[in-house]
Parts: sequence; C-alpha cells; structure tokens
Amino acid sequence: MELVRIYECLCDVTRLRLLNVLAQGPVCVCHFQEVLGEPQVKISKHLAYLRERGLVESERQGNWVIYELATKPSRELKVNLACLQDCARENRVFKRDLARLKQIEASCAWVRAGEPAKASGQCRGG
Amino acid sequence: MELVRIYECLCDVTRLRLLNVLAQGPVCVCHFQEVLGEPQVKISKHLAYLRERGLVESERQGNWVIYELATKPSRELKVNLACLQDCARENRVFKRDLARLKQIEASCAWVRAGEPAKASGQCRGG
DNA sequence: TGATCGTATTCCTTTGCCGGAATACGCTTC
DNA sequence: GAAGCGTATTCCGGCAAAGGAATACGATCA
Repeated sequence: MELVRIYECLCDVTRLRLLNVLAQGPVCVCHFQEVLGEPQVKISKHLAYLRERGLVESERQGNWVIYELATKPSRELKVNLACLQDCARENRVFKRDLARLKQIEASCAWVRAGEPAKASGQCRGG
Repeated sequence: MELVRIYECLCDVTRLRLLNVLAQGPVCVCHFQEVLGEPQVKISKHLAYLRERGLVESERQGNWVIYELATKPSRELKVNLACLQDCARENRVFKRDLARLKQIEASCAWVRAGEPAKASGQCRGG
C-alpha cells in the first residue's frame, strides 16, 4: 500500500523537518544543515530516503544540489503533506526552522541581487 | 515530538486497517480477526501498540474486549485520522474491510435484537 | 592536474519492529 | 474447581532503520 510508504517517511523528526522546510520552496543541502543544525551525513541520508520514495526530487547545480517537493505528487501524498503543514503551523520546532530559513535566505538575497553566487561562495538554493 | 509517535502508528498496513474499521465505531477483537483475516496474535499486538500510544482505548466486557478510537484525541491525532479517512475512501483494501464489517454486524444484529449475546455465543462489540 | 568544496555512499553498531509459536491470563459456564 | 473461550504476553528470529566515522564522488577553481 502506497499510503504506508508515505507514513514511513513521516515517522522521523528529521524528515518531518526537511519536508516542512521544503514546503516553503526549493532548498539546497547546505541550507538544510544550517537550518536543522544537523550533521551533513544525517541530512543527506534522510533526503536520499525521501527521494527513493518519491516525496522529493533533486537537481544538481554545480557543486550544489537543490531539493524540492515532488512536482507530481499523488493525491495521497498531497493530502498528507497538507495535513503535515496544518500540524506544523503550531509547532515550536517547525516554526523555529522556518525562522532560521528566512534568516539564511535573507543573507543570501543581497548576494543574488549583486554578485553571482559563484563569486561569493554562496549557494543559491532557496 | 508527538506527531512522530502518531506517524509511527500509521506506518503499518494492519494498523491502518484497524483504525479504518474503528472509525465506524467500537469493535471487539474477534470481529477484527474476521474482518482483516489475520491471526489473533497479530491483531492483539497491533491493538496493544495503538493503545500504548493513545490512539485507541479498550474495555473488557466479560470474555470480550471492545476497542474504540481515543475518546479525547489531540488536535494532531484528530487531523491525521481525518486525513486517513480521506485516503481510505478510495482504497480497495479499506473498502473491502468495511464491507466485511457490515456483513458481520448484520449477522449480529438479529442476535442483539433477540437473545442476549451470551446465550448465542456471539460477542456484541460493534 | 591537483586542491578544494559540497554532497553521496559505504561500513559498522545499536535499536526497534514484525511475525509466528507457545503460553499465560481473565472470565464464564458446567 | 475444572474446562473452555477470548485475549494478552513472552520468547524467539529476521529484517530494516538510525546514527556516526570514514571515504568516495562530481564539479569548480587555481
């Protein structure tokens, strides 16, 4: 049953946090590390887990890899991600992550507006 | 995070089927066995799993034990059970289970209407 | 071409879950 | 109180997942 595969993805805090962040839009791996404050291996492995099960997709941009939510989600996936968003709205951890994400994206904004990302050593995911 | 505990309950087919059946109302263990067509141990253990995590409650009635959904569910639990119901509506397995449940309950109805359950050797859960 | 950066993978250990067989428990009936 | 019924628990074996350390990979830069 596909539904079970979806729930299997949702029964880990790290993955829930990743999905919550991704709900805001595409993000690169290095940003995940900063936002979640978790080691690279952990982030990378959980993203791989989500990718194998079709919840997220990835695209390489030079050195960086950008992740985003599935572009063609099944109905079940869509419904459950919406449900997760509903629950995340009132949760400390999720809200803190989004706050951090905004900070990081803000400090990237002037980079994107000015010099290209390469020159400044900043990635552009998000 | 409580949300994870909920999702852990949802990432097993048997438990999803149990919850789907319970959404119709209280049910006793022996009915679960008939509806799901699974061995007693399996049913009992998954129900215990759900009970430990507060998704269901149980009550003994003579030889039989009746299970029902949590009477005071958290907001997160309520939302997710509703979401599950949404998904279950279009799923073969879930629909088949409910059909079997109706059959069983129908064959119990005349029992409940007439002789007491004890006399006929039928349980009354559901 | 070699160094460096961001990301992925492998190896390993620990932990938890799933399923079945056997058995124990609580309750009713005779 | 012993037998019978419905349910729960224990004791396995197998398997998958999680986390960290080390390492490999792909791309860029000097």
